[in-house]
Amino acid sequence: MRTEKRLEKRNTKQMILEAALTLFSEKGYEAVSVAQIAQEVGVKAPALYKHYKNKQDIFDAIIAEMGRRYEKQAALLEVDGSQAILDAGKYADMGEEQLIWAGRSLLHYYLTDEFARRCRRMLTIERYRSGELSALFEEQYVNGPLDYQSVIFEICAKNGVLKAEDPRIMAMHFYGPIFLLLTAYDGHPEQEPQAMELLERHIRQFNRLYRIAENEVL
Amino acid sequence: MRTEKRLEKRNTKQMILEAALTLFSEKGYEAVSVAQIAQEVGVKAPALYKHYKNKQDIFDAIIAEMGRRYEKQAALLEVDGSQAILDAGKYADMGEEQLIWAGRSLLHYYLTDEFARRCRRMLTIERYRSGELSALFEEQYVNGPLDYQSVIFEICAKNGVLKAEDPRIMAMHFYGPIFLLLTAYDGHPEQEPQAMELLERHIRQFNRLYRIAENEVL
DNA sequence: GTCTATAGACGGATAGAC
DNA sequence: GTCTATCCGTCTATAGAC
Repeated sequence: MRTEKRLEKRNTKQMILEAALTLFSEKGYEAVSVAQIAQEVGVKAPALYKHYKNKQDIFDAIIAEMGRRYEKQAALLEVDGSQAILDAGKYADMGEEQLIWAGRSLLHYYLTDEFARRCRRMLTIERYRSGELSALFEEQYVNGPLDYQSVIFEICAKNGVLKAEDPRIMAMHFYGPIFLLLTAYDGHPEQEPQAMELLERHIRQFNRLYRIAENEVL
Repeated sequence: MRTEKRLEKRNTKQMILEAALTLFSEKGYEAVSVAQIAQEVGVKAPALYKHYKNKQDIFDAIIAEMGRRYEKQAALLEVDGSQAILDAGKYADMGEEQLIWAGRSLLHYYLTDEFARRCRRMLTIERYRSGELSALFEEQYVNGPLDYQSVIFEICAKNGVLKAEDPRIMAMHFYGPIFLLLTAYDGHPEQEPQAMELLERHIRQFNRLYRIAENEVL
């Protein structure tokens, strides 16, 4: 009985959060009224105040939830993805297909995971409204990915798998087009196949440019 | 006297437009009240309604002005930039320095021209609110640049100046990092030198990757 | 063209019954 | 926990004096 209560509470609270995120990501925080959020959930506006202190509190809860999910996702990537490759010392084996796989899962995650997609849109819209949000946006969608990929590419360059070019710029060459695709196809989820095709062409070309040719090997 | 009247009228009208753009680009359309706009101009709110039908009308006027300035800028670029190179048949001479110049002026324009910068921010914020705005954003900041650069790179490839890779992907490799820099340094105009340095490193590396080495020439 | 005054609508948030 | 009723502030926009 105590468990039931807790679950129901969390469900309503969670429904409010998700409805708010959906609306915020489409219209922006200011353009959404608490009455609209309530309507999506199927309750009246005053009911929301039993779950959240005020409108801003809902927004803050979204940001907090975003942080939690991001950490989960990062943990997953480190287990299944490059961290595993790292631990196994398999950099030399990181071929074109792995690169494509990495880019594909990144793009797919942000284009199809509804929570992630809406968070990205909401942050894109709201980031100029506070220094904190601005920093969060940059960390999540610009510097975070660039820092991470720089490390990977630096190792690849040292191991002679990729050309010994500036790893930071390599990361920009790899992630810049992905970020551009994300921005372009964000509003057109039905065109994901086209985005994926461009992504694959991008990565194959990136690979041709940076991969050390066989006759170039020391 | 008739001229004076016209000029004053235009100045006030223009001041309203610029104040509104500044506020919209920082807080978003919904978060800005007509009273705030009026205060920036130094008048009371009702005065605005002698110049614009309503709040939305101010927004529309900004979009229209944006279109006008964009056409001017495009015309300038076609005269000074690649169109000239095109007409003169000088593709083969388009060296690294010209590439850097092109990227630099693009980034500098969007980071320092206050009107352009604010328009870009405003469209970034407001683009999800209507299909029209969404299309405008994509045309201006994604597909427009990509289409243009694809043409340039296709010609460079055909003339044997650059490698015969997919020109659309080349454009993504060239513009993607620039778009990323624009996004990252947009909120930090004081860090423009750092952005410019990254831009230059990006373009030099792009050039090393795509330029056909002398021993590779047919 | 700008002002004051104000209409009219709406938004966030609270009180208190159930 | 959700409801109805309501307070209070703010917003867009208009009317009418100057």
